[in-house]
Amino acid sequence: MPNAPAEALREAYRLEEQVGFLLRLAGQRHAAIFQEMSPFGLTPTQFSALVRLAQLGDCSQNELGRRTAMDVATIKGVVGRLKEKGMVLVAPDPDDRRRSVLSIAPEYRARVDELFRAGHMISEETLKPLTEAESRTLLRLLGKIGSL
Amino acid sequence: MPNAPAEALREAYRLEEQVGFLLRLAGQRHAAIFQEMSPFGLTPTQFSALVRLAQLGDCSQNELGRRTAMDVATIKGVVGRLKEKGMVLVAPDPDDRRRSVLSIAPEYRARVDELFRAGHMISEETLKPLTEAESRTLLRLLGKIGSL
DNA sequence: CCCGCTTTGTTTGCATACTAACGACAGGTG
DNA sequence: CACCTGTCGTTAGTATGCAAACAAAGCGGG
Repeated sequence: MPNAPAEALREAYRLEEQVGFLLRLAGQRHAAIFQEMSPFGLTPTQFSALVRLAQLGDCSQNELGRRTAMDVATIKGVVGRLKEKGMVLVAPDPDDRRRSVLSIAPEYRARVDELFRAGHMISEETLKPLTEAESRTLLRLLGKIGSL
Repeated sequence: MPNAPAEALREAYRLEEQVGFLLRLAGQRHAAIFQEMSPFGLTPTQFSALVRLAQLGDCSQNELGRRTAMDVATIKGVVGRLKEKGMVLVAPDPDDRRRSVLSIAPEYRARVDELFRAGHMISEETLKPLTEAESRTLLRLLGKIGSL
Protein backbone atom coordinates (compact mmCIF):
# COMPACT_ATOMS: atom_id res chain seq x y z
CA MET A 1 0.00 0.00 0.00
CA PRO A 2 1.60 3.31 -1.09
CA ASN A 3 -0.45 5.32 1.41
CA ALA A 4 1.65 7.96 3.08
CA PRO A 5 0.30 9.27 6.39
CA ALA A 6 -0.52 12.55 4.67
CA GLU A 7 -2.62 10.62 2.21
CA ALA A 8 -4.48 8.87 5.01
CA LEU A 9 -5.13 12.19 6.70
CA ARG A 10 -6.48 13.67 3.54
CA GLU A 11 -8.95 10.86 3.10
CA ALA A 12 -9.94 10.92 6.75
CA TYR A 13 -10.99 14.56 6.65
CA ARG A 14 -14.59 14.92 5.49
CA LEU A 15 -15.72 18.47 5.02
CA GLU A 16 -19.37 17.36 5.06
CA GLU A 17 -18.96 16.09 8.60
CA GLN A 18 -17.45 19.20 10.16
CA VAL A 19 -19.59 21.27 12.52
CA GLY A 20 -18.85 24.53 10.81
CA PHE A 21 -19.83 23.26 7.39
CA LEU A 22 -23.02 21.65 8.70
CA LEU A 23 -23.94 24.78 10.61
CA ARG A 24 -23.59 26.80 7.43
CA LEU A 25 -25.82 24.41 5.47
CA ALA A 26 -28.46 24.29 8.17
CA GLY A 27 -28.39 28.07 8.31
CA GLN A 28 -28.84 28.23 4.54
CA ARG A 29 -31.94 26.06 4.59
CA HIS A 30 -33.41 27.95 7.50
CA ALA A 31 -32.79 31.26 5.77
CA ALA A 32 -34.53 30.02 2.65
CA ILE A 33 -37.55 28.86 4.67
CA PHE A 34 -37.59 32.14 6.55
CA GLN A 35 -37.64 34.19 3.41
CA GLU A 36 -40.52 32.12 2.05
CA MET A 37 -42.69 32.51 5.14
CA SER A 38 -41.41 35.85 6.36
CA PRO A 39 -43.95 38.15 8.03
CA PHE A 40 -43.89 41.75 6.71
CA GLY A 41 -40.89 40.82 4.55
CA LEU A 42 -38.62 40.81 7.57
CA THR A 43 -35.19 39.20 7.49
CA PRO A 44 -34.24 36.81 10.30
CA THR A 45 -32.20 39.40 12.17
CA GLN A 46 -34.83 42.08 11.73
CA PHE A 47 -37.38 39.60 13.05
CA SER A 48 -35.26 38.83 16.12
CA ALA A 49 -34.74 42.49 16.90
CA LEU A 50 -38.42 43.30 16.55
CA VAL A 51 -39.53 40.37 18.70
CA ARG A 52 -37.06 41.31 21.38
CA LEU A 53 -38.16 44.90 21.30
CA ALA A 54 -41.76 43.77 21.71
CA GLN A 55 -40.87 41.65 24.72
CA LEU A 56 -38.47 44.11 26.34
CA GLY A 57 -40.52 47.19 25.77
CA ASP A 58 -38.78 50.41 24.77
CA CYS A 59 -35.01 50.29 25.12
CA SER A 60 -31.78 51.65 23.73
CA GLN A 61 -30.12 50.45 20.54
CA ASN A 62 -27.09 48.99 22.29
CA GLU A 63 -29.19 47.06 24.78
CA LEU A 64 -31.33 45.63 22.01
CA GLY A 65 -28.15 44.54 20.31
CA ARG A 66 -26.85 42.78 23.40
CA ARG A 67 -30.16 41.03 23.97
CA THR A 68 -30.18 39.71 20.42
CA ALA A 69 -26.49 38.85 20.22
CA MET A 70 -25.78 41.45 17.58
CA ASP A 71 -22.70 43.57 17.19
CA VAL A 72 -23.05 47.36 17.64
CA ALA A 73 -22.37 47.85 13.94
CA THR A 74 -24.84 45.13 13.02
CA ILE A 75 -27.69 46.30 15.24
CA LYS A 76 -27.20 49.80 13.89
CA GLY A 77 -27.90 48.60 10.35
CA VAL A 78 -30.80 46.42 11.42
CA VAL A 79 -32.49 49.17 13.39
CA GLY A 80 -31.88 51.58 10.53
CA ARG A 81 -33.73 49.34 8.11
CA LEU A 82 -36.58 48.73 10.55
CA LYS A 83 -36.87 52.49 10.91
CA GLU A 84 -37.00 52.89 7.14
CA LYS A 85 -39.79 50.33 6.99
CA GLY A 86 -41.66 52.39 9.52
CA MET A 87 -41.88 49.55 12.01
CA VAL A 88 -39.62 51.05 14.65
CA LEU A 89 -39.52 54.58 16.00
CA VAL A 90 -36.44 56.30 17.39
CA ALA A 91 -36.67 59.12 19.92
CA PRO A 92 -33.96 60.85 21.94
CA ASP A 93 -33.70 59.77 25.56
CA PRO A 94 -34.45 62.79 27.78
CA ASP A 95 -32.39 61.34 30.65
CA ASP A 96 -29.27 60.46 28.69
CA ARG A 97 -28.27 62.48 25.68
CA ARG A 98 -26.10 59.70 24.31
CA ARG A 99 -29.04 57.36 23.98
CA SER A 100 -32.07 57.11 21.81
CA VAL A 101 -35.15 55.15 22.79
CA LEU A 102 -36.48 52.54 20.39
CA SER A 103 -40.13 51.59 20.25
CA ILE A 104 -42.42 49.68 17.94
CA ALA A 105 -44.53 51.92 15.73
CA PRO A 106 -48.17 52.07 16.90
CA GLU A 107 -49.46 50.63 13.62
CA TYR A 108 -47.47 47.49 14.25
CA ARG A 109 -47.78 47.21 18.00
CA ALA A 110 -51.08 45.38 17.69
CA ARG A 111 -49.79 43.07 14.99
CA VAL A 112 -46.89 41.65 16.95
CA ASP A 113 -48.81 38.43 17.44
CA GLU A 114 -48.43 37.76 13.74
CA LEU A 115 -44.69 37.70 14.33
CA PHE A 116 -44.95 35.04 16.99
CA ARG A 117 -47.27 32.92 14.91
CA ALA A 118 -45.02 33.16 11.85
CA GLY A 119 -41.98 32.44 13.99
CA HIS A 120 -43.53 29.27 15.26
CA MET A 121 -44.39 28.09 11.77
CA ILE A 122 -40.91 28.83 10.48
CA SER A 123 -39.25 26.90 13.29
CA GLU A 124 -41.64 24.03 12.76
CA GLU A 125 -40.93 23.92 9.05
CA THR A 126 -37.18 24.02 9.64
CA LEU A 127 -37.39 21.12 12.08
CA LYS A 128 -39.74 19.10 9.87
CA PRO A 129 -37.06 16.52 8.96
CA LEU A 130 -36.75 15.66 12.66
CA THR A 131 -38.99 13.91 15.15
CA GLU A 132 -40.23 15.72 18.24
CA ALA A 133 -37.55 14.13 20.40
CA GLU A 134 -34.81 14.85 17.88
CA SER A 135 -35.88 18.49 17.70
CA ARG A 136 -35.63 18.91 21.43
CA THR A 137 -32.22 17.25 21.42
CA LEU A 138 -30.96 19.47 18.62
CA LEU A 139 -32.10 22.63 20.38
CA ARG A 140 -30.46 21.49 23.60
CA LEU A 141 -27.14 20.68 21.93
CA LEU A 142 -27.13 23.85 19.87
CA GLY A 143 -27.70 25.77 23.07
CA LYS A 144 -24.67 24.11 24.59
CA ILE A 145 -22.30 25.09 21.82
CA GLY A 146 -23.81 28.57 21.38
CA SER A 147 -22.25 31.55 23.05
CA LEU A 148 -25.15 33.03 24.96
CA MET B 1 -56.48 36.95 35.39
CA PRO B 2 -56.47 39.62 32.63
CA ASN B 3 -54.50 37.41 30.23
CA ALA B 4 -55.77 37.75 26.70
CA PRO B 5 -54.80 34.91 24.33
CA ALA B 6 -52.42 37.32 22.62
CA GLU B 7 -50.70 37.87 25.92
CA ALA B 8 -50.33 34.13 26.46
CA LEU B 9 -48.88 33.72 22.99
CA ARG B 10 -46.39 36.47 23.59
CA GLU B 11 -45.13 34.84 26.74
CA ALA B 12 -45.02 31.41 25.12
CA TYR B 13 -42.68 32.50 22.36
CA ARG B 14 -39.07 32.26 23.45
CA LEU B 15 -36.62 33.63 20.96
CA GLU B 16 -33.75 31.81 22.67
CA GLU B 17 -35.39 28.48 21.90
CA GLN B 18 -35.93 28.96 18.19
CA VAL B 19 -33.77 27.01 15.77
CA GLY B 20 -32.83 30.00 13.71
CA PHE B 21 -31.64 31.98 16.69
CA LEU B 22 -29.67 29.07 18.12
CA LEU B 23 -28.12 28.35 14.74
CA ARG B 24 -26.95 31.94 14.54
CA LEU B 25 -25.42 31.82 18.02
CA ALA B 26 -23.67 28.52 17.38
CA GLY B 27 -22.36 29.92 14.12
CA GLN B 28 -21.06 32.98 15.92
CA ARG B 29 -19.09 30.93 18.42
CA HIS B 30 -17.70 28.70 15.72
CA ALA B 31 -16.65 31.69 13.65
CA ALA B 32 -14.82 33.18 16.64
CA ILE B 33 -12.98 29.91 17.27
CA PHE B 34 -12.16 29.59 13.61
CA GLN B 35 -10.66 33.03 13.44
CA GLU B 36 -8.52 32.29 16.48
CA MET B 37 -7.10 29.05 15.11
CA SER B 38 -7.29 29.82 11.42
CA PRO B 39 -4.54 28.33 9.22
CA PHE B 40 -2.95 30.84 6.83
CA GLY B 41 -5.45 33.43 8.00
CA LEU B 42 -8.20 31.76 6.02
CA THR B 43 -11.87 32.47 6.65
CA PRO B 44 -14.26 29.53 7.06
CA THR B 45 -15.56 29.75 3.52
CA GLN B 46 -12.09 30.18 2.04
CA PHE B 47 -11.02 27.15 4.04
CA SER B 48 -13.91 25.07 2.72
CA ALA B 49 -13.20 26.05 -0.85
CA LEU B 50 -9.50 25.27 -0.55
CA VAL B 51 -10.08 21.89 1.09
CA ARG B 52 -12.60 20.95 -1.57
CA LEU B 53 -10.24 22.02 -4.31
CA ALA B 54 -7.51 19.87 -2.77
CA GLN B 55 -9.79 16.85 -2.67
CA LEU B 56 -11.41 17.36 -6.06
CA GLY B 57 -8.30 18.29 -7.94
CA ASP B 58 -8.44 21.04 -10.55
CA CYS B 59 -11.96 22.14 -11.45
CA SER B 60 -14.03 25.07 -12.62
CA GLN B 61 -15.21 27.88 -10.39
CA ASN B 62 -18.88 27.00 -10.68
CA GLU B 63 -18.30 23.36 -9.85
CA LEU B 64 -16.26 24.28 -6.80
CA GLY B 65 -19.13 26.50 -5.73
CA ARG B 66 -21.67 23.70 -6.08
CA ARG B 67 -19.48 21.28 -4.16
CA THR B 68 -19.12 23.72 -1.28
CA ALA B 69 -22.73 24.93 -1.28
CA MET B 70 -21.78 28.44 -2.34
CA ASP B 71 -23.66 30.71 -4.65
CA VAL B 72 -22.03 31.73 -7.95
CA ALA B 73 -21.64 35.27 -6.68
CA THR B 74 -20.22 34.06 -3.38
CA ILE B 75 -17.73 31.58 -4.81
CA LYS B 76 -16.54 34.29 -7.18
CA GLY B 77 -15.54 36.51 -4.29
CA VAL B 78 -14.01 33.65 -2.32
CA VAL B 79 -11.91 32.46 -5.24
CA GLY B 80 -10.89 36.03 -5.98
CA ARG B 81 -9.51 36.49 -2.48
CA LEU B 82 -7.76 33.12 -2.56
CA LYS B 83 -6.20 34.18 -5.84
CA GLU B 84 -5.03 37.46 -4.28
CA LYS B 85 -3.45 35.53 -1.45
CA GLY B 86 -1.57 33.51 -4.02
CA MET B 87 -3.04 30.23 -2.82
CA VAL B 88 -5.12 29.46 -5.88
CA LEU B 89 -4.21 29.76 -9.55
CA VAL B 90 -6.68 30.45 -12.34
CA ALA B 91 -6.02 29.39 -15.91
CA PRO B 92 -8.28 29.40 -18.97
CA ASP B 93 -9.75 26.03 -19.93
CA PRO B 94 -8.43 25.09 -23.39
CA ASP B 95 -11.46 22.90 -24.08
CA ASP B 96 -14.15 25.38 -23.07
CA ARG B 97 -13.59 29.08 -23.46
CA ARG B 98 -16.30 29.94 -20.95
CA ARG B 99 -14.47 28.18 -18.15
CA SER B 100 -11.36 28.74 -16.19
CA VAL B 101 -9.52 25.99 -14.35
CA LEU B 102 -8.71 26.44 -10.68
CA SER B 103 -5.75 24.81 -8.98
CA ILE B 104 -3.86 25.11 -5.73
CA ALA B 105 -0.62 27.06 -6.07
CA PRO B 106 2.44 24.76 -5.97
CA GLU B 107 3.82 26.45 -2.84
CA TYR B 108 0.72 25.43 -0.95
CA ARG B 109 0.00 22.06 -2.49
CA ALA B 110 2.38 20.37 -0.05
CA ARG B 111 0.98 22.23 2.92
CA VAL B 112 -2.60 21.12 2.51
CA ASP B 113 -2.16 18.72 5.41
CA GLU B 114 -1.91 21.71 7.72
CA LEU B 115 -5.43 22.59 6.65
CA PHE B 116 -6.80 19.21 7.64
CA ARG B 117 -5.03 19.28 10.97
CA ALA B 118 -6.27 22.78 11.76
CA GLY B 119 -9.75 21.84 10.64
CA HIS B 120 -9.82 18.94 13.03
CA MET B 121 -8.69 21.08 15.93
CA ILE B 122 -11.27 23.76 15.17
CA SER B 123 -14.11 21.25 15.05
CA GLU B 124 -12.90 19.67 18.25
CA GLU B 125 -12.76 23.01 20.03
CA THR B 126 -16.22 23.95 18.80
CA LEU B 127 -17.67 20.68 20.09
CA LYS B 128 -15.82 20.85 23.39
CA PRO B 129 -18.97 21.59 25.42
CA LEU B 130 -20.41 18.27 24.22
CA THR B 131 -19.59 14.65 24.96
CA GLU B 132 -18.49 12.31 22.18
CA ALA B 133 -21.97 10.85 21.85
CA GLU B 134 -23.61 14.27 21.87
CA SER B 135 -21.25 15.48 19.16
CA ARG B 136 -22.15 12.59 16.90
CA THR B 137 -25.84 13.23 17.54
CA LEU B 138 -25.52 16.93 16.78
CA LEU B 139 -23.73 16.28 13.51
CA ARG B 140 -26.35 13.73 12.50
CA LEU B 141 -29.26 16.04 13.27
CA LEU B 142 -27.63 19.04 11.62
CA GLY B 143 -27.11 16.89 8.56
CA LYS B 144 -30.81 16.07 8.48
CA ILE B 145 -31.76 19.72 8.68
CA GLY B 146 -29.20 20.95 6.16
CA SER B 147 -29.87 21.22 2.48
CA LEU B 148 -27.10 19.13 0.94
C1' DC C 1 -14.54 70.61 40.11
C1' DC C 2 -11.52 67.91 37.14
C1' DC C 3 -9.63 63.67 35.27
C1' DG C 4 -10.13 59.12 33.79
C1' DC C 5 -12.92 55.25 32.66
C1' DT C 6 -17.02 53.55 30.61
C1' DT C 7 -21.01 53.56 27.68
C1' DT C 8 -23.49 54.82 23.51
C1' DG C 9 -23.77 55.43 18.99
C1' DT C 10 -21.33 56.07 14.47
C1' DT C 11 -18.35 55.05 10.64
C1' DT C 12 -15.03 52.41 7.78
C1' DG C 13 -13.31 48.29 5.91
C1' DC C 14 -13.58 43.56 4.96
C1' DA C 15 -16.00 39.00 4.10
C1' DT C 16 -20.13 36.31 3.49
C1' DA C 17 -24.43 35.34 1.11
C1' DC C 18 -28.50 35.63 -2.07
C1' DT C 19 -31.27 37.56 -6.10
C1' DA C 20 -31.39 39.11 -10.54
C1' DA C 21 -29.74 40.19 -14.79
C1' DC C 22 -26.29 39.90 -18.42
C1' DG C 23 -22.84 38.48 -22.20
C1' DA C 24 -20.21 34.76 -23.98
C1' DC C 25 -20.06 30.29 -25.33
C1' DA C 26 -21.18 25.10 -25.93
C1' DG C 27 -24.18 21.53 -27.68
C1' DG C 28 -28.06 19.77 -29.69
C1' DT C 29 -32.02 19.92 -32.96
C1' DG C 30 -34.51 21.00 -36.90
C1' DC D 1 -26.28 26.05 -40.92
C1' DA D 2 -29.37 28.61 -37.73
C1' DC D 3 -31.67 28.62 -33.61
C1' DC D 4 -32.56 27.33 -28.74
C1' DT D 5 -31.38 26.00 -24.53
C1' DG D 6 -28.42 25.63 -20.91
C1' DT D 7 -23.97 26.62 -18.63
C1' DC D 8 -20.12 29.71 -17.09
C1' DG D 9 -18.49 33.62 -15.28
C1' DT D 10 -19.46 38.52 -14.04
C1' DT D 11 -21.75 42.41 -12.06
C1' DA D 12 -25.05 45.22 -9.22
C1' DG D 13 -27.81 45.60 -5.27
C1' DT D 14 -29.18 44.40 -0.60
C1' DA D 15 -28.41 42.49 4.12
C1' DT D 16 -25.72 40.35 7.64
C1' DG D 17 -21.70 40.17 10.57
C1' DC D 18 -17.13 41.40 12.82
C1' DA D 19 -13.02 44.41 14.06
C1' DA D 20 -11.30 48.80 14.93
C1' DA D 21 -11.34 53.49 15.71
C1' DC D 22 -13.95 57.66 17.17
C1' DA D 23 -16.73 61.52 19.29
C1' DA D 24 -19.98 62.65 22.67
C1' DA D 25 -21.77 62.05 26.95
C1' DG D 26 -22.24 60.06 31.70
C1' DC D 27 -20.07 58.86 36.08
C1' DG D 28 -17.09 58.22 39.89
C1' DG D 29 -13.04 59.30 42.70
C1' DG D 30 -9.79 62.33 44.37
